[in-house]
Amino acid sequence: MIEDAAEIVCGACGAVVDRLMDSRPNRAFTPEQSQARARTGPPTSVRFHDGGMGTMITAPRGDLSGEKQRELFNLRKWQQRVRVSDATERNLAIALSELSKLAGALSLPPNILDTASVIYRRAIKKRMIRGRSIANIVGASLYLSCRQCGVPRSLDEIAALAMTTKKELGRSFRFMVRALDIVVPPSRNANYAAQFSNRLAISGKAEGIAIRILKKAQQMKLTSGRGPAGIAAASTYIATVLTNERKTQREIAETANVTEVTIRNRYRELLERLTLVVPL
DNA sequence: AAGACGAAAGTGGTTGA
DNA sequence: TCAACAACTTTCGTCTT
Repeated sequence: MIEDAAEIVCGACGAVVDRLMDSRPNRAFTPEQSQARARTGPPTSVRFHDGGMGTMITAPRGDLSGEKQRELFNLRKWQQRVRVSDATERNLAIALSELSKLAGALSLPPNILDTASVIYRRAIKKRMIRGRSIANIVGASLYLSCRQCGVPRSLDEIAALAMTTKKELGRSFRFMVRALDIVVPPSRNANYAAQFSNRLAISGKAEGIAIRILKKAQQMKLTSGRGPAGIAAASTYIATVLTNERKTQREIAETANVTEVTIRNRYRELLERLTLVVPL
């Protein structure tokens, strides 16, 4: 674990594990406490290029001596230079705000956003942005973050909102994995199954069965090399059949963003290799 | 008539010489 | 740079409910 400002970051994968600083406002019950506990501004965060420190030195007003005024003027000038005039800083500021827009649009929780922010910072530090567009690096950071945290989001979904293509996003993603040598866990397809079950409004029982099927499939090495969505969709389909909550292949195919044929192929493989002991 | 099934050809991307 | 390759899609005809 490495402590990075206000977040605890996993050194191996870059995931933001926890925050050191409390994000709740300090409570104060008496005037004395309010003096002692006062804190100006929100806690710091990797999400902002300056750590969330909004400090600005304002323009000097007229009631100061000439000397003081000049001094303040210089301070202000330097702070602005340090703050955003540096090209890298400006890039970071723009990118991080893009990142949080994206994460919002995909309704991803804050820890995903934080992890992605950390990844993005590492990318910048390694000067990896040459040629590549901000949209791609931002998207790839977010995708990486999702993978690490086991949140099922596809390249397609992110590419659509990040104003880029699946192809380019995928390329940036692979590039970043290599350059930052991040360990990316394989997609947890159980999470996909859970997501599909939610979207299809399927019972918890069926969802459980789907996940059990997936586990079995994984043990039997039926999952390697296959798209996680397809297998999860097939398992979900089997589960709905077993529990008499049958959904059409078309319905499942649509929510899973794969075709019926792919579902059928996975489904067939699963039936062939899995002796389904059906505990109803 | 709608859904399930599967064969065959096509697509876009990776890999390795 | 090119060909082989794997995963997946598209399309379409046939069977099942």
